[in-house]
Amino acid sequence: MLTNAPRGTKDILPDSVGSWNYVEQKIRDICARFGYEEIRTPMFEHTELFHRGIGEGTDVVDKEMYTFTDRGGRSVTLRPENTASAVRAYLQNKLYGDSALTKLFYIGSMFRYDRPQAGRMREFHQFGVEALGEANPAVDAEIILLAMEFLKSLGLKDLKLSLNSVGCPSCRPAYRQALQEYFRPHLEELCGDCKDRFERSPLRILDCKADADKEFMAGAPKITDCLCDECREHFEQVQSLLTEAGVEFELDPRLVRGLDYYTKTAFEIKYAPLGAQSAVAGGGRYDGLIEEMGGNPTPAVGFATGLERVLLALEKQGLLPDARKQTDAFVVALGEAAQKPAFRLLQQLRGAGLTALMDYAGRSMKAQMKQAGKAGARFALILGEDEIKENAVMLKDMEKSQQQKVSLDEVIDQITSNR
RNA sequence: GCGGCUUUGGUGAAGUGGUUAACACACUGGAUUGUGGCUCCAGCAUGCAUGGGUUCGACCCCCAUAAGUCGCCCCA
Repeated sequence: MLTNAPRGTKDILPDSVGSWNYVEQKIRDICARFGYEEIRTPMFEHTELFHRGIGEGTDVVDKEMYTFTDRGGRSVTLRPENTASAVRAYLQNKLYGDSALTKLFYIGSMFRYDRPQAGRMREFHQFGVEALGEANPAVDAEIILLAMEFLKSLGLKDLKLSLNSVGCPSCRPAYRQALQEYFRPHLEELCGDCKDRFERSPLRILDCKADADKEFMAGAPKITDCLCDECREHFEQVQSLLTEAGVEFELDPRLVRGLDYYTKTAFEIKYAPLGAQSAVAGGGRYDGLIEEMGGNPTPAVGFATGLERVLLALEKQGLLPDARKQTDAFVVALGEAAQKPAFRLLQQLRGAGLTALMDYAGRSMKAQMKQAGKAGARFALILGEDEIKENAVMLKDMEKSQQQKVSLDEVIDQITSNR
Protein backbone atom coordinates (compact mmCIF):
# COMPACT_ATOMS: atom_id res chain seq x y z
CA MET A 1 0.00 0.00 0.00
CA LEU A 2 2.61 2.51 1.09
CA THR A 3 4.88 1.45 -1.72
CA ASN A 4 2.19 1.54 -4.39
CA ALA A 5 1.18 4.60 -6.34
CA PRO A 6 -2.60 5.13 -6.35
CA ARG A 7 -4.53 3.10 -8.89
CA GLY A 8 -4.45 4.59 -12.35
CA THR A 9 -1.33 6.68 -11.73
CA LYS A 10 2.16 5.96 -12.91
CA ASP A 11 5.67 7.12 -12.21
CA ILE A 12 7.53 8.41 -15.22
CA LEU A 13 10.96 6.96 -14.56
CA PRO A 14 14.33 8.20 -15.82
CA ASP A 15 14.41 5.65 -18.61
CA SER A 16 11.21 6.98 -20.16
CA VAL A 17 11.54 10.65 -19.35
CA GLY A 18 13.56 11.04 -22.53
CA SER A 19 10.54 9.96 -24.57
CA TRP A 20 8.30 12.46 -22.82
CA ASN A 21 10.76 15.27 -23.39
CA TYR A 22 11.08 14.26 -27.00
CA VAL A 23 7.33 14.45 -27.54
CA GLU A 24 7.03 17.70 -25.63
CA GLN A 25 9.78 19.21 -27.72
CA LYS A 26 7.88 18.32 -30.89
CA ILE A 27 4.80 19.94 -29.42
CA ARG A 28 6.62 23.17 -28.67
CA ASP A 29 8.21 23.26 -32.11
CA ILE A 30 4.94 22.79 -33.93
CA CYS A 31 2.97 25.18 -31.77
CA ALA A 32 5.59 27.84 -32.32
CA ARG A 33 5.38 27.33 -36.08
CA PHE A 34 1.59 27.62 -36.00
CA GLY A 35 1.67 30.61 -33.66
CA TYR A 36 0.20 29.06 -30.53
CA GLU A 37 1.44 30.20 -27.14
CA GLU A 38 1.65 28.12 -24.01
CA ILE A 39 -0.71 28.63 -21.12
CA ARG A 40 -0.58 26.92 -17.74
CA THR A 41 -3.72 26.85 -15.68
CA PRO A 42 -4.31 25.43 -12.19
CA MET A 43 -4.68 21.69 -11.76
CA PHE A 44 -7.91 22.28 -9.86
CA GLU A 45 -10.79 24.67 -10.35
CA HIS A 46 -14.14 25.46 -8.80
CA THR A 47 -16.32 22.44 -9.43
CA GLU A 48 -18.94 24.70 -10.93
CA LEU A 49 -16.62 25.57 -13.81
CA PHE A 50 -16.78 22.03 -15.13
CA HIS A 51 -20.50 21.66 -14.52
CA ARG A 52 -21.04 24.73 -16.66
CA GLY A 53 -18.30 24.16 -19.17
CA ILE A 54 -18.47 20.45 -19.86
CA GLY A 55 -22.13 20.06 -19.11
CA GLU A 56 -24.30 18.26 -16.58
CA GLY A 57 -25.35 14.89 -17.83
CA THR A 58 -22.04 14.07 -19.46
CA ASP A 59 -20.20 11.03 -18.15
CA VAL A 60 -17.13 13.06 -17.39
CA VAL A 61 -19.01 15.36 -15.05
CA ASP A 62 -21.45 12.85 -13.61
CA LYS A 63 -19.20 9.94 -12.82
CA GLU A 64 -15.56 10.68 -13.43
CA MET A 65 -14.55 13.81 -11.56
CA TYR A 66 -12.20 14.02 -8.61
CA THR A 67 -14.26 16.44 -6.56
CA PHE A 68 -13.65 17.33 -2.95
CA THR A 69 -14.33 20.01 -0.41
CA ASP A 70 -11.32 21.98 0.70
CA ARG A 71 -10.68 23.23 4.20
CA GLY A 72 -12.50 26.44 3.44
CA GLY A 73 -15.65 24.56 2.52
CA ARG A 74 -15.31 25.19 -1.23
CA SER A 75 -16.04 22.45 -3.70
CA VAL A 76 -13.09 22.06 -6.02
CA THR A 77 -12.30 19.53 -8.75
CA LEU A 78 -9.10 18.21 -10.25
CA ARG A 79 -9.35 19.24 -13.90
CA PRO A 80 -10.68 16.44 -16.11
CA GLU A 81 -9.74 18.41 -19.22
CA ASN A 82 -8.29 21.82 -19.94
CA THR A 83 -10.67 23.62 -22.27
CA ALA A 84 -12.91 24.95 -19.53
CA SER A 85 -9.90 26.27 -17.62
CA ALA A 86 -8.40 27.85 -20.71
CA VAL A 87 -11.64 29.64 -21.44
CA ARG A 88 -11.92 30.71 -17.82
CA ALA A 89 -8.38 32.11 -17.94
CA TYR A 90 -9.15 33.81 -21.25
CA LEU A 91 -12.12 35.60 -19.73
CA GLN A 92 -10.59 36.32 -16.34
CA ASN A 93 -7.42 37.80 -17.81
CA LYS A 94 -9.25 39.47 -20.68
CA LEU A 95 -6.96 37.89 -23.24
CA TYR A 96 -9.53 38.86 -25.87
CA GLY A 97 -8.24 42.37 -25.45
CA ASP A 98 -4.82 41.45 -26.82
CA SER A 99 -5.95 40.44 -30.26
CA ALA A 100 -8.99 39.25 -32.14
CA LEU A 101 -7.74 35.68 -32.25
CA THR A 102 -6.14 34.11 -29.20
CA LYS A 103 -4.13 30.96 -29.88
CA LEU A 104 -3.16 28.88 -26.89
CA PHE A 105 -1.71 25.48 -26.16
CA TYR A 106 -1.19 23.50 -22.99
CA ILE A 107 0.53 20.35 -21.78
CA GLY A 108 -0.35 18.84 -18.44
CA SER A 109 -2.00 16.32 -16.14
CA MET A 110 -5.72 15.69 -16.27
CA PHE A 111 -7.70 13.56 -13.84
CA ARG A 112 -10.62 11.27 -14.44
CA TYR A 113 -11.94 8.55 -12.16
CA ASP A 114 -12.29 5.72 -14.65
CA ARG A 115 -11.44 2.07 -14.55
CA PRO A 116 -7.80 2.01 -15.63
CA GLN A 117 -6.68 0.21 -18.73
CA ALA A 118 -3.71 0.56 -21.06
CA GLY A 119 -4.14 4.05 -22.51
CA ARG A 120 -6.60 5.09 -19.85
CA MET A 121 -5.18 6.45 -16.63
CA ARG A 122 -6.76 8.29 -13.76
CA GLU A 123 -4.01 10.83 -13.99
CA PHE A 124 -3.10 11.24 -17.64
CA HIS A 125 -1.46 13.87 -19.77
CA GLN A 126 -2.89 15.90 -22.55
CA PHE A 127 -1.52 18.30 -25.05
CA GLY A 128 -4.21 20.56 -26.41
CA VAL A 129 -4.74 23.65 -28.44
CA GLU A 130 -7.45 26.32 -28.34
CA ALA A 131 -8.10 29.07 -30.87
CA LEU A 132 -10.49 31.62 -29.42
CA GLY A 133 -12.22 34.43 -31.27
CA GLU A 134 -12.54 33.39 -34.90
CA ALA A 135 -15.43 31.70 -36.69
CA ASN A 136 -13.71 31.18 -40.02
CA PRO A 137 -13.48 27.51 -41.07
CA ALA A 138 -9.81 28.09 -41.83
CA VAL A 139 -9.19 27.93 -38.10
CA ASP A 140 -10.92 24.56 -37.87
CA ALA A 141 -8.67 23.37 -40.67
CA GLU A 142 -5.58 24.84 -39.05
CA ILE A 143 -6.28 23.05 -35.80
CA ILE A 144 -6.79 19.73 -37.53
CA LEU A 145 -3.65 20.24 -39.58
CA LEU A 146 -1.71 21.04 -36.45
CA ALA A 147 -2.90 17.82 -34.84
CA MET A 148 -2.01 15.78 -37.90
CA GLU A 149 1.31 17.52 -38.31
CA PHE A 150 2.19 16.80 -34.71
CA LEU A 151 1.47 13.09 -35.03
CA LYS A 152 3.19 12.85 -38.37
CA SER A 153 6.28 14.65 -37.15
CA LEU A 154 6.69 11.81 -34.69
CA GLY A 155 6.66 9.40 -37.59
CA LEU A 156 3.31 7.80 -36.76
CA LYS A 157 1.60 5.89 -39.53
CA ASP A 158 -1.84 4.40 -40.06
CA LEU A 159 -3.73 7.20 -38.38
CA LYS A 160 -7.33 7.72 -39.35
CA LEU A 161 -8.92 11.13 -39.31
CA SER A 162 -12.69 11.16 -38.94
CA LEU A 163 -14.72 14.26 -39.50
CA ASN A 164 -18.26 15.33 -38.83
CA SER A 165 -20.37 18.36 -38.10
CA VAL A 166 -22.68 18.29 -35.12
CA GLY A 167 -24.57 21.42 -36.11
CA CYS A 168 -25.36 24.47 -34.06
CA PRO A 169 -28.20 25.68 -31.83
CA SER A 170 -30.22 26.61 -34.85
CA CYS A 171 -30.12 23.24 -36.58
CA ARG A 172 -29.38 20.68 -33.91
CA PRO A 173 -32.79 20.83 -32.22
CA ALA A 174 -34.44 19.99 -35.51
CA TYR A 175 -32.09 17.08 -35.98
CA ARG A 176 -32.72 15.82 -32.49
CA GLN A 177 -36.37 15.88 -33.23
CA ALA A 178 -35.92 14.07 -36.52
CA LEU A 179 -33.94 11.39 -34.73
CA GLN A 180 -36.51 10.96 -32.01
CA GLU A 181 -39.26 10.65 -34.56
CA TYR A 182 -37.23 8.09 -36.41
CA PHE A 183 -36.37 6.00 -33.37
CA ARG A 184 -39.71 6.26 -31.57
CA PRO A 185 -41.25 3.27 -33.39
CA HIS A 186 -38.11 1.24 -32.58
CA LEU A 187 -37.82 2.34 -28.98
CA GLU A 188 -38.45 -1.16 -27.66
CA GLU A 189 -35.75 -2.65 -29.86
CA LEU A 190 -33.04 -0.35 -28.53
CA CYS A 191 -30.60 -1.42 -25.84
CA GLY A 192 -31.09 -0.24 -22.28
CA ASP A 193 -28.54 2.53 -22.55
CA CYS A 194 -30.12 3.86 -25.68
CA LYS A 195 -33.58 3.93 -24.15
CA ASP A 196 -32.11 6.36 -21.62
CA ARG A 197 -30.35 8.29 -24.34
CA PHE A 198 -33.54 8.67 -26.31
CA GLU A 199 -34.70 11.64 -24.31
CA ARG A 200 -31.45 13.00 -23.01
CA SER A 201 -29.10 12.81 -25.97
CA PRO A 202 -30.53 10.95 -28.95
CA LEU A 203 -27.39 11.75 -30.94
CA ARG A 204 -25.47 9.26 -28.90
CA ILE A 205 -27.75 6.43 -30.03
CA LEU A 206 -25.96 6.65 -33.37
CA ASP A 207 -22.73 5.92 -31.62
CA CYS A 208 -24.03 2.83 -29.81
CA LYS A 209 -22.16 -0.37 -30.54
CA ALA A 210 -24.78 -2.67 -29.13
CA ASP A 211 -27.38 -1.39 -31.54
CA ALA A 212 -25.05 -0.71 -34.43
CA ASP A 213 -26.07 -3.75 -36.44
CA LYS A 214 -29.80 -3.39 -36.06
CA GLU A 215 -31.56 -2.88 -39.35
CA PHE A 216 -33.27 0.40 -38.59
CA MET A 217 -29.93 2.06 -37.71
CA ALA A 218 -28.81 2.30 -41.30
CA GLY A 219 -31.81 4.38 -42.26
CA ALA A 220 -31.49 6.90 -39.44
CA PRO A 221 -31.38 10.50 -40.58
CA LYS A 222 -27.87 11.88 -40.89
CA ILE A 223 -27.01 15.15 -39.28
CA THR A 224 -25.20 16.25 -42.36
CA ASP A 225 -28.55 16.16 -44.16
CA CYS A 226 -30.13 18.35 -41.50
CA LEU A 227 -27.53 21.10 -41.14
CA CYS A 228 -28.61 24.69 -41.54
CA ASP A 229 -27.16 26.63 -44.46
CA GLU A 230 -24.49 28.25 -42.35
CA CYS A 231 -23.32 24.97 -40.83
CA ARG A 232 -23.35 23.17 -44.13
CA GLU A 233 -21.34 25.92 -45.79
CA HIS A 234 -18.88 25.91 -42.89
CA PHE A 235 -18.49 22.14 -43.03
CA GLU A 236 -17.88 22.17 -46.76
CA GLN A 237 -15.24 24.85 -46.34
CA VAL A 238 -13.40 22.83 -43.73
CA GLN A 239 -13.42 19.81 -45.99
CA SER A 240 -12.15 21.65 -49.00
CA LEU A 241 -9.38 23.32 -47.02
CA LEU A 242 -8.25 19.95 -45.71
CA THR A 243 -8.38 18.43 -49.14
CA GLU A 244 -6.34 21.28 -50.52
CA ALA A 245 -3.80 20.72 -47.79
CA GLY A 246 -3.53 17.12 -48.89
CA VAL A 247 -4.97 15.63 -45.73
CA GLU A 248 -7.06 12.50 -46.06
CA PHE A 249 -10.13 12.17 -43.92
CA GLU A 250 -13.25 10.13 -43.65
CA LEU A 251 -16.70 11.53 -43.07
CA ASP A 252 -18.31 9.84 -40.13
CA PRO A 253 -21.88 10.96 -39.58
CA ARG A 254 -21.94 8.96 -36.36
CA LEU A 255 -19.04 10.77 -34.77
CA VAL A 256 -20.47 12.53 -31.75
CA ARG A 257 -18.39 14.14 -29.08
CA GLY A 258 -19.17 13.43 -25.47
CA LEU A 259 -18.79 16.93 -24.17
CA ASP A 260 -21.75 19.26 -24.50
CA TYR A 261 -19.89 22.27 -25.73
CA TYR A 262 -19.14 21.12 -29.26
CA THR A 263 -20.78 22.76 -32.29
CA LYS A 264 -20.20 22.39 -36.01
CA THR A 265 -16.87 20.68 -36.67
CA ALA A 266 -16.08 17.53 -34.68
CA PHE A 267 -13.10 15.34 -35.41
CA GLU A 268 -11.18 12.43 -34.05
CA ILE A 269 -7.87 10.81 -34.91
CA LYS A 270 -7.57 7.11 -34.26
CA TYR A 271 -4.76 4.63 -34.21
CA ALA A 272 -6.58 1.31 -34.37
CA PRO A 273 -3.88 -0.97 -32.91
CA LEU A 274 -4.38 0.68 -29.53
CA GLY A 275 -7.57 -1.33 -29.18
CA ALA A 276 -10.36 -0.06 -27.00
CA GLN A 277 -8.58 3.22 -26.29
CA SER A 278 -7.62 4.06 -29.82
CA ALA A 279 -8.66 7.72 -29.97
CA VAL A 280 -5.36 9.54 -29.97
CA ALA A 281 -6.76 13.01 -30.50
CA GLY A 282 -10.15 14.62 -30.62
CA GLY A 283 -11.69 18.02 -30.75
CA GLY A 284 -13.85 20.44 -32.62
CA ARG A 285 -15.56 23.77 -32.57
CA TYR A 286 -17.32 25.12 -29.49
CA ASP A 287 -18.90 28.39 -30.46
CA GLY A 288 -21.30 28.46 -27.54
CA LEU A 289 -18.98 27.77 -24.63
CA ILE A 290 -17.51 31.19 -24.00
CA GLU A 291 -20.91 32.82 -23.85
CA GLU A 292 -22.15 30.00 -21.66
CA MET A 293 -19.40 30.85 -19.23
CA GLY A 294 -20.32 34.48 -19.06
CA GLY A 295 -18.28 36.05 -21.85
CA ASN A 296 -19.41 37.75 -24.99
CA PRO A 297 -20.47 35.36 -27.74
CA THR A 298 -17.12 34.19 -29.08
CA PRO A 299 -16.43 31.41 -31.56
CA ALA A 300 -13.65 28.95 -30.76
CA VAL A 301 -12.06 25.65 -31.86
CA GLY A 302 -9.71 23.25 -30.14
CA PHE A 303 -8.50 19.73 -29.72
CA ALA A 304 -6.65 17.58 -27.23
CA THR A 305 -4.43 14.55 -27.55
CA GLY A 306 -3.63 11.96 -24.92
CA LEU A 307 0.12 11.77 -24.51
CA GLU A 308 0.13 8.29 -22.96
CA ARG A 309 -1.69 7.06 -26.06
CA VAL A 310 0.73 8.84 -28.34
CA LEU A 311 3.64 7.25 -26.49
CA LEU A 312 1.96 3.85 -26.69
CA ALA A 313 1.57 4.26 -30.44
CA LEU A 314 5.20 5.36 -30.78
CA GLU A 315 6.28 2.31 -28.84
CA LYS A 316 4.20 -0.01 -31.02
CA GLN A 317 5.75 1.45 -34.13
CA GLY A 318 9.28 1.43 -32.73
CA LEU A 319 9.60 5.18 -32.98
CA LEU A 320 10.82 6.05 -29.51
CA PRO A 321 14.15 7.87 -29.50
CA ASP A 322 17.31 6.15 -28.33
CA ALA A 323 17.79 6.43 -24.61
CA ARG A 324 21.50 5.93 -24.85
CA LYS A 325 23.47 7.65 -22.17
CA GLN A 326 26.21 9.99 -23.15
CA THR A 327 29.09 10.98 -20.97
CA ASP A 328 32.16 12.89 -22.01
CA ALA A 329 34.46 11.82 -19.23
CA PHE A 330 34.67 9.28 -16.44
CA VAL A 331 37.31 9.90 -13.81
CA VAL A 332 38.91 6.73 -12.48
CA ALA A 333 40.60 7.27 -9.12
CA LEU A 334 43.11 4.69 -7.90
CA GLY A 335 43.65 4.50 -4.19
CA GLU A 336 42.90 6.71 -1.27
CA ALA A 337 45.35 9.42 -2.24
CA ALA A 338 43.74 9.92 -5.63
CA GLN A 339 40.26 10.60 -4.30
CA LYS A 340 40.60 14.30 -3.69
CA PRO A 341 42.54 15.20 -6.83
CA ALA A 342 40.03 13.12 -8.81
CA PHE A 343 37.12 14.95 -7.27
CA ARG A 344 38.76 18.27 -8.03
CA LEU A 345 39.34 17.20 -11.63
CA LEU A 346 35.73 16.07 -11.89
CA GLN A 347 34.49 19.52 -10.96
CA GLN A 348 36.90 21.18 -13.38
CA LEU A 349 35.56 19.03 -16.21
CA ARG A 350 32.00 19.93 -15.29
CA GLY A 351 32.95 23.55 -14.99
CA ALA A 352 34.19 23.39 -18.56
CA GLY A 353 30.75 22.26 -19.68
CA LEU A 354 31.54 18.57 -20.00
CA THR A 355 29.44 15.69 -18.75
CA ALA A 356 31.63 14.02 -16.17
CA LEU A 357 31.17 11.20 -13.66
CA MET A 358 33.21 9.25 -11.15
CA ASP A 359 32.78 6.42 -8.70
CA TYR A 360 32.63 7.22 -4.99
CA ALA A 361 32.75 3.71 -3.58
CA GLY A 362 36.50 3.22 -3.89
CA ARG A 363 36.08 0.22 -6.17
CA SER A 364 38.71 -1.63 -8.11
CA MET A 365 40.00 -0.13 -11.29
CA LYS A 366 38.33 -2.82 -13.30
CA ALA A 367 35.00 -2.04 -11.73
CA GLN A 368 35.47 1.64 -12.43
CA MET A 369 36.33 0.97 -16.06
CA LYS A 370 33.19 -1.11 -16.31
CA GLN A 371 31.15 1.76 -14.97
CA ALA A 372 32.78 4.10 -17.44
CA GLY A 373 31.78 1.77 -20.24
CA LYS A 374 28.23 1.47 -19.00
CA ALA A 375 27.89 5.22 -18.64
CA GLY A 376 28.77 5.56 -22.30
CA ALA A 377 31.86 7.58 -21.45
CA ARG A 378 33.90 8.78 -24.40
CA PHE A 379 37.03 9.13 -22.27
CA ALA A 380 38.29 7.56 -19.09
CA LEU A 381 40.65 9.74 -17.07
CA ILE A 382 42.83 7.53 -14.94
CA LEU A 383 44.40 9.10 -11.91
CA GLY A 384 46.85 7.05 -9.86
CA GLU A 385 50.00 7.66 -7.86
CA ASP A 386 52.23 8.12 -10.88
CA GLU A 387 49.93 10.59 -12.55
CA ILE A 388 49.49 12.64 -9.42
CA LYS A 389 53.25 12.92 -9.06
CA GLU A 390 53.55 14.08 -12.63
CA ASN A 391 50.55 16.36 -12.46
CA ALA A 392 48.99 14.40 -15.31
CA VAL A 393 46.24 11.90 -16.13
CA MET A 394 46.09 8.84 -18.31
CA LEU A 395 43.55 9.79 -20.95
CA LYS A 396 41.90 6.78 -22.51
CA ASP A 397 39.74 7.02 -25.56
CA MET A 398 37.11 4.38 -24.86
CA GLU A 399 36.05 4.02 -28.47
CA LYS A 400 39.48 3.64 -29.97
CA SER A 401 40.96 1.88 -26.96
CA GLN A 402 44.01 4.13 -27.12
CA GLN A 403 45.54 6.00 -24.25
CA GLN A 404 48.20 8.59 -23.57
CA LYS A 405 49.43 10.53 -20.63
CA VAL A 406 48.30 14.14 -20.71
CA SER A 407 49.16 16.94 -18.36
CA LEU A 408 46.33 18.21 -16.17
CA ASP A 409 46.43 21.60 -17.87
CA GLU A 410 45.70 20.07 -21.24
CA VAL A 411 43.10 17.35 -20.55
CA ILE A 412 40.09 19.56 -20.97
CA ASP A 413 41.31 20.90 -24.28
CA GLN A 414 42.13 17.39 -25.44
CA ILE A 415 38.65 16.14 -24.58
CA THR A 416 36.85 19.15 -25.96
CA SER A 417 38.62 18.98 -29.28
CA ASN A 418 38.11 15.24 -29.68
CA ARG A 419 34.63 14.54 -28.41
C1' G B 1 -19.52 1.22 -13.29
C1' C B 2 -19.99 -4.20 -15.77
C1' G B 3 -17.74 -9.02 -17.64
C1' G B 4 -13.19 -12.13 -18.83
C1' C B 5 -7.96 -13.20 -17.99
C1' U B 6 -3.45 -12.56 -15.22
C1' U B 7 -0.16 -11.77 -10.70
C1' U B 8 6.66 -16.36 -8.99
C1' G B 9 13.62 -12.52 -7.57
C1' G B 10 15.84 -6.02 -10.20
C1' U B 11 13.87 -8.00 -15.30
C1' G B 12 12.04 -12.10 -18.72
C1' A B 13 10.26 -16.31 -16.89
C1' A B 14 10.16 -22.50 -15.81
C1' G B 15 7.90 -25.28 -11.99
C1' U B 16 5.53 -29.34 -8.24
C1' G B 17 0.06 -30.77 -2.84
C1' G B 18 5.49 -32.68 0.71
C1' U B 19 13.01 -32.57 2.42
C1' U B 20 17.82 -27.47 -1.79
C1' A B 21 11.84 -22.79 -6.26
C1' A B 22 14.92 -24.31 -12.97
C1' C B 23 17.14 -21.30 -16.78
C1' A B 24 18.43 -16.54 -18.87
C1' C B 25 19.44 -11.29 -18.54
C1' A B 26 20.80 -7.55 -15.13
C1' C B 27 23.64 -6.64 -10.79
C1' U B 28 28.11 -7.62 -7.37
C1' G B 29 32.87 -9.90 -6.85
C1' G B 30 36.86 -12.77 -8.96
C1' A B 31 40.02 -15.12 -13.15
C1' U B 32 48.34 -11.43 -12.76
C1' U B 33 50.80 -6.41 -10.30
C1' G B 34 46.78 -0.22 -12.50
C1' U B 35 42.49 -0.72 -17.62
C1' G B 36 35.70 -1.53 -19.94
C1' G B 37 32.72 -3.89 -23.91
C1' C B 38 34.21 -11.04 -25.36
C1' U B 39 35.00 -15.61 -22.37
C1' C B 40 35.09 -18.44 -17.69
C1' C B 41 33.94 -18.93 -12.27
C1' A B 42 31.21 -17.48 -7.91
C1' G B 43 27.31 -14.75 -5.28
C1' C B 44 22.33 -13.05 -5.76
C1' A B 45 13.85 -15.20 -4.11
C1' U B 46 13.91 -18.40 4.36
C1' G B 47 10.12 -16.83 -0.56
C1' C B 48 6.16 -17.49 -5.18
C1' A B 49 0.58 -9.97 -5.07
C1' U B 50 -1.97 -9.40 0.04
C1' G B 51 -5.32 -11.52 3.77
C1' G B 52 -8.06 -15.61 5.20
C1' G B 53 -9.48 -20.87 4.69
C1' U B 54 -9.04 -26.39 3.29
C1' U B 55 -5.04 -29.99 4.49
C1' C B 56 -0.70 -33.81 8.58
C1' G B 57 1.56 -30.29 4.91
C1' A B 58 0.33 -25.33 -0.18
C1' C B 59 3.67 -21.22 -4.39
C1' C B 60 0.58 -24.94 -6.57
C1' C B 61 -6.91 -26.25 -4.04
C1' C B 62 -10.99 -22.60 -2.22
C1' C B 63 -12.67 -17.51 -0.84
C1' A B 64 -11.88 -12.34 -0.39
C1' U B 65 -9.00 -7.99 -1.40
C1' A B 66 -5.52 -5.31 -4.40
C1' A B 67 -3.03 -4.26 -8.81
C1' G B 68 -2.38 -5.08 -14.02
C1' U B 69 -4.59 -6.39 -18.57
C1' C B 70 -8.56 -7.41 -22.54
C1' G B 71 -13.49 -6.11 -23.90
C1' C B 72 -17.95 -3.00 -22.72
C1' C B 73 -18.93 1.91 -21.26
C1' C B 74 -16.53 6.56 -21.75
C1' C B 75 -12.91 9.39 -23.87
C1' A B 76 -7.55 11.74 -25.01
